[in-house]
Amino acid sequence: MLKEERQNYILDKVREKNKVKSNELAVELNVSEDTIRRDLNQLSHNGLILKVHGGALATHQNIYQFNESSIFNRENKIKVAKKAISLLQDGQVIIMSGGTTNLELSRLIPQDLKLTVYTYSLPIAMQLVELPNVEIILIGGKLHKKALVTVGVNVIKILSKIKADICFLGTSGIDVEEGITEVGYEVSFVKRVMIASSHNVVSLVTSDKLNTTQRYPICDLSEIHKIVTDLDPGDPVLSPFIIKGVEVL
Amino acid sequence: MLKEERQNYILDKVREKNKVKSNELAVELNVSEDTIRRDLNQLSHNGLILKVHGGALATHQNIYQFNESSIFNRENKIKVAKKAISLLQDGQVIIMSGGTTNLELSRLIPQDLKLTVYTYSLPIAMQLVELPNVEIILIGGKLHKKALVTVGVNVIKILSKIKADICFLGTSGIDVEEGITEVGYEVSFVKRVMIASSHNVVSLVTSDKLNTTQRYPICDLSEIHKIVTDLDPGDPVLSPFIIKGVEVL
DNA sequence: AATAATGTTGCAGTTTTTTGCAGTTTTACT
DNA sequence: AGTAAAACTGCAAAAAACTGCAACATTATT
Repeated sequence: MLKEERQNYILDKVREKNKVKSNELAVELNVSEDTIRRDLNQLSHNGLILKVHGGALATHQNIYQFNESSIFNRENKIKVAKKAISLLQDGQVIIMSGGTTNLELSRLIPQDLKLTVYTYSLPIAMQLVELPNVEIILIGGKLHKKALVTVGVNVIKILSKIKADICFLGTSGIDVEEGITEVGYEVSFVKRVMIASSHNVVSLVTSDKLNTTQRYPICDLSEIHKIVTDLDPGDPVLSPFIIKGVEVL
Repeated sequence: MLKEERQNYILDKVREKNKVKSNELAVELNVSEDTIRRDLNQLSHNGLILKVHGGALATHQNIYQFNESSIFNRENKIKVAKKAISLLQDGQVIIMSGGTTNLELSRLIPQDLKLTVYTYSLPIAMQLVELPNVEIILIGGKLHKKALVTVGVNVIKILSKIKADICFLGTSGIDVEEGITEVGYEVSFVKRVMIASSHNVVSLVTSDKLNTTQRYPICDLSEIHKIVTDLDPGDPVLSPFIIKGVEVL
């Protein structure tokens, strides 16, 4: 097995499970733990994973999945997207973050809806091109190759200047106490500005992310208006959020 | 067995298995490992595979393709692109306009070349993502759905602020008297700014566009430094351009 | 047809990369 | 604080890669 092959396997596993352990990988891949550690160090050095004692964690939730079949948890993301569509109305100005849930959302927007969408995600922009009545504003900047989103001060600058009706926030961690949290440092900045620029903040979140916390805080629960999940709004897991005053779809 | 035959075999195997090992190929093809290595290096240099220690992996290069077969005059565009590659050097800052010739060019950039590329074309940005050593600056703006390029004042503003080593200008009309002309109104503005921001202006043009004129003028022949065509530089069609002082590749 | 120019291949010698191991240090947890 | 797992360091062996070179094949040129 080639080194790169092994590292790709590790990346896949990190993407799917959000964490890996060195000792397990050593057995799975039939190499010594030292080799695994070296792999993890290299991947970590390239910013692809976050190395921790005993293994590694995912860094970017936003790795764009090229082949649809490999989108993690896709069915649930589609459920979320379908519900979110109902919030859209003709003439609105929308901000969409990156991530595969928002990608599914953009796939499901009806052909006749007239919208203006701001996004910094290339896959989402490409998807929206299919819609004749959507005006797409692509926010420019340095391109992050893994996530296929632009980053940097320019993104912040543009977002802070606009005023949107709705902001659809792909969410990597949400918790009743901690609020919304994010894996990536740069993305966390961008998301805070998105929130500040929008009348209505909608968190798109699959149920596996409920009550999880990531490294970088984005905002308190009180700053978001709606949560859209794949669960039934009456599900007991969601009641603490409802009590806090967030509308659940 | 011919070299090309052998390399095609390697490409087929990479496509099928997603990886190949040098030692295995040497046995299968009955040549020395050195020969296999040379093959892998050449294929890798053309961006067809990703060479790694011990063998090679498939590139996910065709993630985004403009229906390749539908590219008009593709063979000639590839010829142009191959010549243009020779102008690139490590460390340069490049501006690339849109268009399929520039798309072919971005497909052919070697994996090890270190560049900073400014572009306002989504397909080109997506293609460049495959190159680990290229920093991509995507210029944002309102997205033009047919051409998949961003347009508007913001594009002009950003381009006018930078200083590039080379500007690769996809060209829709070039004529000894009229200079370079363009079909689209908005794009013509952008291209004028691109030219002003670059030390070296290179016009990429397939032979069918030579001595044709479009609606919107962009610049005089004296403002461009090089023309890259699919023809032999000694071709009589090109001599009027050479007389005018433009270098022809 | 002869010859020159160019391209291809294998080999020997050297350098680089990868990997596992032993010994030591650091970290996490009770 | 004590303990066990994990991480780091340096080292050595094996595999792979690179370099220059010579032999051979192919193509172009006179």
